[in-house]
Amino acid sequence: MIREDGAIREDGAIRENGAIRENAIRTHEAGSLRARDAGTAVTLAGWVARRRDHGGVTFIDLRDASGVVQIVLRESEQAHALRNEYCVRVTGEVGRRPAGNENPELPTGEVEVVVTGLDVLSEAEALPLPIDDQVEAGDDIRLRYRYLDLRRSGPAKALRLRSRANQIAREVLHARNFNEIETPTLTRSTPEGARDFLVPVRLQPGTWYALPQSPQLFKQLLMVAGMERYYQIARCYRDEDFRADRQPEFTQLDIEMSFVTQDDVIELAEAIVAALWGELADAEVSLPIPRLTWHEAMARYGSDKPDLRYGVELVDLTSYLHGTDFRVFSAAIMAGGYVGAVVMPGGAVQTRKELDAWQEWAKARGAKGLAYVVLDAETGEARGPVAKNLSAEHLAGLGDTVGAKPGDAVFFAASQNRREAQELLGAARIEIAKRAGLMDEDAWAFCWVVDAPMFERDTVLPDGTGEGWTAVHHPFTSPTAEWMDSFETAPGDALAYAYDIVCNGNEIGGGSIRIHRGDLQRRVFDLLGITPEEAQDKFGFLLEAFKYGPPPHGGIAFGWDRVCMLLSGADSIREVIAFPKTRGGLDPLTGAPTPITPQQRLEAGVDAKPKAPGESAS
RNA sequence: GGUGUCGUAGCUCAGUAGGUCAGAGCACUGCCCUGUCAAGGCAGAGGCCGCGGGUUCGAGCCCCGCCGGCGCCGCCA
Repeated sequence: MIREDGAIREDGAIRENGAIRENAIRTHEAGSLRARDAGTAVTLAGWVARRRDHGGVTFIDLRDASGVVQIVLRESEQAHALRNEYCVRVTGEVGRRPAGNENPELPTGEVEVVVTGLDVLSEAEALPLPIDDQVEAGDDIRLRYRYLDLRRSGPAKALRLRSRANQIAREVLHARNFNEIETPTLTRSTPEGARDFLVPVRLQPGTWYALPQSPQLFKQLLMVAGMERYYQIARCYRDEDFRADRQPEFTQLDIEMSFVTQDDVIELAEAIVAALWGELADAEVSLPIPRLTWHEAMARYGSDKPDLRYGVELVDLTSYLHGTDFRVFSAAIMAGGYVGAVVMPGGAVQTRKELDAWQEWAKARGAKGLAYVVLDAETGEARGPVAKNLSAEHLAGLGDTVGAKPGDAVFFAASQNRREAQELLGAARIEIAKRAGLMDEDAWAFCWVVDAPMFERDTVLPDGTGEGWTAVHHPFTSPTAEWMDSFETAPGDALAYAYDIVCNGNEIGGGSIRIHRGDLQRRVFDLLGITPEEAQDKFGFLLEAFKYGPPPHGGIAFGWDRVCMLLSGADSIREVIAFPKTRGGLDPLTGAPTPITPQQRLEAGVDAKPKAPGESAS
């Protein structure tokens, strides 16, 4: 159990019978001391968190991993020489503080240690960043001196929480007979669709390892191997641009099971989520977590990872506005597209400038604009540039149809590409919630998004069509039972046994039931335009494995950094990574990445030409 | 690749529409101080105002380019 004060942990120097190990550096942890310890002789070790030097008496806040305790030095020459973050060892006696001097802010506030001996274990230079929970330093300086940043209680707490999260997940999984199995990080490209990080291979000049984007193929091989229940806290690598919730190397809680259906995987995932949030967020997750289909999520929220902490659902107006003269809408409707709306409660009070800002906001997202109508707070009359383009009939029923009241604003999106318009409204929905303050910051809203499409167009033309198809999840994802025999007839409509778990608008995990039959896999490859030769070249080893009695299997992977970020209340996964990288892919601490020497370049074989396939590799 | 925003002392920041504008708090150095808890007081040191160019009589402030941090779009489950 994580505690604010970390008080209940026993120091390693103390044996079970209470005896102190000989030569121990310390006898107690600073944050563990309480009134009951008054009169006890203790030796502590830690850092000078703060000093208050009154001349004849000096107070030091001594900090170790367990917390802080006040130590008192009287008539001490040494005391005046102490500086922040000196590492010290003190011997003394725990005493109750004089009446009236207790500090109720501190768990150790009833006591103090009156020092009889002080050793400076090591000194500290003037600090490049203050070890102070009140002062928030810039990201670059924090990362450059991450080891000092982590001395602060907030950042330290985030890493300790992550450690406990790992432990909780392992407890749930081991209770269910899962095996923790490691897989290679020097391997070949996996079919996740991102760019690979590549590693030159000295022993085979001109050839390269790829760092895994996930252990996907290996975990499926482990199912063929009969392990049946696998998990791993796995480092994954994807060479794409950074975000607040994306780093080039990140961690998944990766899980795969044999002889299971989608419901089995979901049940397990829910058990893990409930255990994590129950302990670390003090939140009871009511199970089962609600499910909505991918199409439902898009229709109601304009997102495949909807934030359900607030309403503000989209309304499909395609049929309501059928026959409109307004070109922007009619063009979309005639082309078989979509017109929809989302309501901003109280949005009518926005100034012209604020409403114009929405246009800029929409353009920044690649849209042409964001049509709107405001309903007068007094009369309910529809106003705004779009209003005069709509018929009196359409305007009259608009409020009721979209669920808007006088004083609200209604935003519209229209496109012949349904998904594009829905996504614009979905983004507007999030922005509305932010600007209107509709988000309950303390709420946890989970949902599953199931029945995802199997395929999407690889190149999307303005009308939503395209040339070929690409797998939405990955090419080993099974179609649902209904589409098993027919996905080729309407690839754009085919659904997959693919599921994502979403928390407050963050995708925290996703998985699928895999294809385990060679014939079905062949048909999927055919549709994706992957020739037998290509398949053999890229994942021949998997297909070969599937010749030998592969079990039905499926799994899920949690974005572990995101899970820990949410649990710790952070707004970036950097907060739950010990040594994260900056947006530019640099590590300000080590200075990585660095150029290599000509010698390294030569040895690594970076410029070597690979041997032709026929030649011997050795 | 696109875009927004930030960059002033070791740290956090203030510097009003170009004209005593090189400033504050903390940290640092020295001194004083026996009950503080973000201790207090006195004194001091510390800055190519991110870099380069331009406009101007004059630029921390305006313009252009570059570099770096962060956010977003693209990309990426």
